Parts: sequence; structure tokens; C-alpha cells
Amino acid sequence: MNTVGIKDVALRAGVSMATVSNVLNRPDKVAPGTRERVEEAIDVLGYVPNMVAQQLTGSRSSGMVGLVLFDVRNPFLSDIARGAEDLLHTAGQPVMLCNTDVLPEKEERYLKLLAQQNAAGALVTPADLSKGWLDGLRARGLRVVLLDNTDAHPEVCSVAVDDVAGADAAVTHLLARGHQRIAFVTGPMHMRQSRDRLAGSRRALERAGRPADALNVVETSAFTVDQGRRAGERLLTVSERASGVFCANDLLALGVMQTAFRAELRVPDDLAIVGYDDIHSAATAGVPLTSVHVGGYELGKAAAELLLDEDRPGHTHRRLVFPPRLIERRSS
Amino acid sequence: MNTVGIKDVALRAGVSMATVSNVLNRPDKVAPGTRERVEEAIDVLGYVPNMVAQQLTGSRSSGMVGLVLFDVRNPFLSDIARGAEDLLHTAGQPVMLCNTDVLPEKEERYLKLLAQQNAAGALVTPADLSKGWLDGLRARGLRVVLLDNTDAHPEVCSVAVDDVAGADAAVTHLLARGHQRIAFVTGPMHMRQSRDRLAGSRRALERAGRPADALNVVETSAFTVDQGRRAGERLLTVSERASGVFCANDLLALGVMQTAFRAELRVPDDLAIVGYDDIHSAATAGVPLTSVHVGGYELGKAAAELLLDEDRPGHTHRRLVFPPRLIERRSS
DNA sequence: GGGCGTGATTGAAGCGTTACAATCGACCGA
DNA sequence: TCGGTCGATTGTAACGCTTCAATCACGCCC
Repeated sequence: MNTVGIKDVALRAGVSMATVSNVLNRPDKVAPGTRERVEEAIDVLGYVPNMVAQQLTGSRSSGMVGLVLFDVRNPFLSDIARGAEDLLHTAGQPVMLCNTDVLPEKEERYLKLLAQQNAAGALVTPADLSKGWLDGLRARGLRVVLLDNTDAHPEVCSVAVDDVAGADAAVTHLLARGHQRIAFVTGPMHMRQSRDRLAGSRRALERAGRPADALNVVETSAFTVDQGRRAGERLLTVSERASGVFCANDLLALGVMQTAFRAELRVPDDLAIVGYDDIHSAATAGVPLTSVHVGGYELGKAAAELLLDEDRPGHTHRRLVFPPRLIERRSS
Repeated sequence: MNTVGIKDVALRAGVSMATVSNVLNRPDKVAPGTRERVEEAIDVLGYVPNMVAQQLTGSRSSGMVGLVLFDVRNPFLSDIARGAEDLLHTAGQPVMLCNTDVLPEKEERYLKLLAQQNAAGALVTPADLSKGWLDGLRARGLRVVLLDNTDAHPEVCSVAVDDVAGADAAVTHLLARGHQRIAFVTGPMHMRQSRDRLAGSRRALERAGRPADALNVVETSAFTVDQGRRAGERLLTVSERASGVFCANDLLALGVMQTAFRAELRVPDDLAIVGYDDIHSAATAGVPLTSVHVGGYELGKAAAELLLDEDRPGHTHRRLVFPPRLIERRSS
């Protein structure tokens, strides 16, 4: 069970510890002959450098990057996680998974843990941005990049999605399909997602020269399938029924689709439906759902890149905004 | 930027480093007065113990546990990840996320990394079990628990799902609903999942006293929605059409459902459908899909528990097999 | 008053590595 | 032959903490 250390290698190769260390870190500084001898000893003994000790000397950081997310089970977030992990893996930086459930105390606990492990940094979907923990982390030398956060923050890098553009694309698509009356089904209006996507929808209408009230806005209490079903019922009973509906997320859209099926409406002939987020279920819905794809994978990758970039000399904090892209499927 | 160390605390509290360490690790060994003084100094200076240094002394392990999965984006695996993370978090053990894409070389790289970080252990969906890396990890003191692996392995703990029982439950459910002719749509027969779920289906029929050929088996080339659609077409053209179909996974089931919709069949009245895995899309399908839920969250939690248990005195290696449970929804 | 036991406190070694300054030895030109 | 160079190699302090044996202070009992 006793681990073999640099000392054992040195002994077997008949050189000093320093030389072994040099073979490992600056091979060119070592005469070819000795290098070979040392390398053989390493092989034979199966020596593996102890990273913990390396870190202690300060020469290396653990490279660990915290991935502080609400919940990996959220498909969008697991896409982000995967993108970040892929990029960091190629850079040799391990990733620590931290689920916060949007609870500030869990978030704080994790950030503290990261500091203790002296991690290289963290990618965070912030549950609680106010508390000035940002500075705390920075003081301990941690890099921070914010994921999909609400608003720009000048002192930190962040990545986000341009929801206005995404909604614009969705509604423009419906207009191009010839729909005259369009409905917009959304979640609570106090959420940024709702507001941005409404703004995008209006922008599309304006650009097409339609009156603003051509949009029938249906607000629900949550971004769920169930609320989508109810919104669908409301839509169908209205006198001048919309022929195309844009939903502020896929779950709402799937709910609307379920009501449409029950009412024996044909999608897309009787009712065209467009969702948002392009979750996995969108492609596998009863009628595959046209949706706005937000590219979590690329987002995660970009965030990781920003994090790595913080260590480079001329770094300035940036906010990357990703334009989402419409995936056309059979529902529209 | 200079981190405050135990030395600074000692200085400020007017005691030795050893005493500070004692306050932290064995508070009862320190006189109340001094303890208070030290604690105050810790607070004032905002001292946080450096775990790296702690590990180097050998008194603590990093506690890090590797989560070596095919891909977190797979909903089943992210459920597992979340379950494992939750349990390990309460135990104070951080989790390192490792996506292997079923590539032995990535797997190997990660396991090596875990060894270098001297992690406490790893939960692994093994891409390459043959290579005897298991012993390699063990030799370095890592605990290993296998996730959802094919077969029992006497020298290691593992968790798995009882697919035979799950399929049995699904078919029994269809029989109870009065379906006489039942179809079984599955993926490639060389995969364990296909074979186990077929075996379970047959078991259910036998127990109900039906002839074995009451089951119309449709094999496809992959567990995808697209293959499901094709299987659905085949099912509908057959002369004596099945009234109930059990699909070996939800994607196949959703594909079958799509063909049913296009053929203007009513689900479940004209065709009852049951899936397997209970992925998120199941609940949000056009008609919510009855499915067999495999409880990835609990699986992950159990695996983490087994891992922690390895350190306890009388540990023996175990294989935990979870019975899945049928979730009845409107499609059957 | 001297010897002791007890609880509190401390000094210093050690964990496995890195990096810097010091040493070594061979070779060169004068 | 001797100082001077230069590349290769090495001794060792340092990283921040834990731990154990050693020390200290104090009060008690004979």
C-alpha cells in the first residue's frame, strides 16, 4: 500500500531527487543518458507524481474548477456541464460537480469548499449574487465566470443567451408561415425569461409591420406542462382563435400540444406550435416540436474558455451573449 | 492575495501553531479561555484551513469521489449523478465529474487522474472492465463501486436494475388491462437490456398462463425514436394487430406513439403503449406515457452509500439490485 | 518543602514535491 | 598549467499543516 515517491525513483536511478524532478518538469535540462535511466526507474516502479504535494509547493494549482449549478438533471444545465467538462478536460483541469438547488446556503458551502481545495475557479449559475461572495472568492485567487445570469456585471466574465433574439426568430418564423393571429404563452412575467421573450416577439411583429395587439399574450403561473395545458384550453375557447402559438418554453408548448390533441386539432394544420429551449422531449413529442435551441453545450464550453483566459496576461472581463437558433420541426 | 495561515492565527492569538491546530481538531484538549481567543483570531483574520496541506500530512484524504459516467447528458445518468452527489455532499465528500463517452482511453485517463489526486474512490459505469484497472485503483487505495454494470463481479460492490422484473411488471400491467395480443418492441438483441426485458415479458405471459407465442417480438437496430416509428409501421400493417405494445425503452415507445398519431389511432383506446426508463419526455408526451421507472437517483445514492461503507470495519462486497416500478399514465 | 500527577501548551519533525543556489567536473583558451 | 565557462547535478529550504513527545505551571499530598 505504500506509495512510491520521488525518493524511491531517485534511489533506484542512482540520482538525486532534484534530478528526478527535473526529468519530470524540465527534461531538456537533463543529460539524455540520465534522463533515460530515470525514466526507466519511473516505469519499473510505477511512479505517479503526487499532485497534492505539487500543489503545496505552489508551483501548480489543483486546476480544479467548480461547476456550481442549480441541478444537473436540468437538461440545459447538463448540456452546459458537458461542454465545460469537455473543454476543461483537454486543458487537464478536473471539474467538481456542485448542485445548489438555488439555495444560497448550499451555494455558499460549495464555494467555501472550493476555496479550501484551492480550486482554480468556478462556473456559477448564481443563486445569490448580492452577498459579495464574489470578492471573497477573488481574494482567494479563484476565477469566476457567471453562467446564464440575469444581467451584465462589469467585474466578472459571464455568458448568456440572447432571449430577445431567440423569441424574435420564433415569431418571425410563424409570420413567414403565414400566420395572422399569433398567441404568446409564457410563464410569470416577473421572470426575465418571460419579459425578454415577450420583447422579442413584439420586435418581430413590429418589424413585420403588424400592430402590437396582433399578439395574444397568455401568462401562466409557471413554466410547466400542466400550465401549458390550461393555457391551451384558454386559447381554444377564445373567439378569434390564433393559428400559431409561440410558447416561452418547451414544457408549455408540450402542454398546449396535448390540449390540441385532445381537442382533435391537427398540428400544425389547425394550430402551429413553436417552443423554446429545445429540450430533448421537443424532438420526441407526438408531433416533433419546432423550438429555439439555446446551445447549452457551446455555452458551457465558452464559459470554460473565459475562465481559462482569466489567467492570460491581457485579460479583460467580458460578457458573451449567444444567439439561439431556431430548429424547425413538424409542429409548425 | 497572501493567504492567512495557521501561523498568522497563532501569532494574533498569542499561542503556538500546535494550539491553533488543536482548537480546530481537538477542541476539548484546549482550555476554554485560549480556545476562545484562538477562535476570535480565526474569525477576525478570516482564516480557512488549507486542505491541500492537511492532505499532505496524511491525516485526511481529499475525500474526492470520481463520478465516471458515459455522459451526464443522459437523463438516467444525470439522475444517478445527482443522487450520488447529494449523499456525498452530506458526508462532506466532493464529487469530480468524468465523462467517458464509453471510450476506454478517456476512462483510463480519468482514473489515473483520480489516483493522482488521491481521491477516496470512484463510482463507475465501466467502459472497459477487462483491463484489470480495478486492481490498479485498489492498490492505490481507491474504493470502487460499479454502476448499472452488466454482471456481478465478486470483488467489488455494484448497483444495478432488475430489468427482468421491470419488464414483467409492464407486461403484467397490459394483461391486467385486458389486452390479448401484445407486442414487444426492442432494440438489438445482443444487448443485455433487450434480452432481460424480453425474458421479463415472457415470464409475465407464462405466469398468466398464456402461450409464449402470444408475444409479437419486433426487433429494431437501435433504441431510438426513429426506429420506434418504423417498428410502429410494421406493427400496424400486421394482420392480427396487437392492442397493447410494450417497448424496451421510452424512445421506441414515443416513436410508436408518433406513428399511431399519424395513423389516427387513439391512444390508449386503439393502441395501449408502455415504455421503459421513464425519461422526462415520457410524462410530457402527446399522451403521457406509462413507463417503467428505474430510479436513477436512488441508484446513485445507494452506490455512494456502498462506497462510503467500504471504509467501515466489517465491509463485504455487495451487489444491490433495484426493482424498477411501473408509473401508470394515460397511454395504457 | 519536596515530589508528583494532571492538564495545558509547545517545538520540531515530517508529509512529497519544487526551485534556487551551490557544487562538480570537463573542457577551453591563454 | 591555471583560471574561467558552462552544462549537469545536487543539497536543502520552503509550502501549511498535524502530531507526538517534551515541557511547563500549578496545586496536592505526605
